[in-house]
Amino acid sequence: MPLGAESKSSGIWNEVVEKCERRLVSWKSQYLSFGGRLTLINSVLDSMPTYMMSIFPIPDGVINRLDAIRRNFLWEGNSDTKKFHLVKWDKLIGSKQKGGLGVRNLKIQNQSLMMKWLWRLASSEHALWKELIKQKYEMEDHWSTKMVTSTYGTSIWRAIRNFWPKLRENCSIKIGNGMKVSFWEDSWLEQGSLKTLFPDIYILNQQQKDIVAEVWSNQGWNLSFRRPLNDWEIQRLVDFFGILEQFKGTSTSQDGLFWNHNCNGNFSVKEAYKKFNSFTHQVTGWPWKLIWKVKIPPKVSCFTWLLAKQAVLTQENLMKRGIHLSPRCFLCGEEAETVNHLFLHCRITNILWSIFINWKDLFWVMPRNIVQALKIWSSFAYISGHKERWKIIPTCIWWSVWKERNLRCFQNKSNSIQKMKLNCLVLFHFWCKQEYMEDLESVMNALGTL
DNA sequence: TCTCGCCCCGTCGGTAGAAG
DNA sequence: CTTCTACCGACGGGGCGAGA
Repeated sequence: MPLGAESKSSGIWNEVVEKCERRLVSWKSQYLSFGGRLTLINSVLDSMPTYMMSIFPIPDGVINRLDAIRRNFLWEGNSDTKKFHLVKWDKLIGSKQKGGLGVRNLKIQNQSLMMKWLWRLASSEHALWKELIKQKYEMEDHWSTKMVTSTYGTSIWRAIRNFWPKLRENCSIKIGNGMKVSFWEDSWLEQGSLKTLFPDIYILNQQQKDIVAEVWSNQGWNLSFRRPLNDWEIQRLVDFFGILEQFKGTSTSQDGLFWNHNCNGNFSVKEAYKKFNSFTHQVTGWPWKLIWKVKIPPKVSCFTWLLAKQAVLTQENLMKRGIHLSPRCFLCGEEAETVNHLFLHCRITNILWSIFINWKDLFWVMPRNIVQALKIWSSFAYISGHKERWKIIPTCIWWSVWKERNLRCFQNKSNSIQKMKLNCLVLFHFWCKQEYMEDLESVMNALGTL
């Protein structure tokens, strides 16, 4: 690790970038599905810069380079030619729950990793590196060093220290024995520091520098004032003690920082990442479980995700991108091929839907779009004997429709409607058998369990 | 060790262009 | 149309050398 190097220069990151590129070369030599590539990106590529990112602030330029590598690999795979990038990169970043693909946001990851040092500084005892940092930069309070102002030397700690306000916002102070916490200045109650809440009383108090342990005794608070309080100040004092009532008393454990965003109060990089990444594209009602938690192959999950984003390359989407082929739907040949038509409203597709709808005598009105279709379909799961199997039906229909459509589009062949129905059922049977390791001898057996 | 000021490099916003 | 990339010019943070 190049500790002495200029941490701002992008040169020290070249090695990381090249490592990623080398890794890609071997992956590119084999055929991988979109889902496979996504898995590789999420599990391997994302973690390659972690080591460097845990110390150095990653320059935006490097993030851009790494993003470009990941982006191109995801969408273009092993092909040499350019391909469509169907969804904007920003929208892939972010958890699957919120409509992304779970690709890591390197900037946020970097922040979270660097905050870990601040957390350790505040909560660890007697670590050698902590003593070193304490000596060099001096502590501002019990929790962090002073701001780094000097301009000479490397700026590693400066960069880390810059995140302190952000970390502090998301932490509270948990009083143990009260030895570290300043009564007036630290904000150890929910509302903030007492000094800012009650400046008038602060001025009158004689223990302005005292720690909590000095002001508190088992009998209660020992506060002494410079002069007797006036009548009009009494009400303020009542409020003041009202707020202090939250305090449950001291204990024998050490005072510590408490991370606000999980139950045990321990900071973790993962939790921090989750917290700080949450602002990106809040999507309410995104049916992520119906896309990612159903028992289907990952590549099909990805396909369903694309469908739900309305981003699959149908004729309509091709036209939007300036490529004009036949605008007609390949299945029925009647209407324009939009995502919603091809997968929901086309009369050929409807034949596939009705296999399952008729099987259960379902009263079904085709929803307007994919997301609604997923949701409404799963709301009927209760009528099925096997809820998990029920939920894979829409994706099963869509996947077989898409395969048929591509057969007609690219190979100029077509299957009869009977054959399509059969293919769809066989696929359904196959997925059931794959995922549940059950003996399902025939397609009819699989259907029978619904 | 510290301050000052210059200047380099990286970032940002805007724009144009390419590509599937 | 959508996304990505390259380019330009403005700008400012901070690295670094000079000087104390």
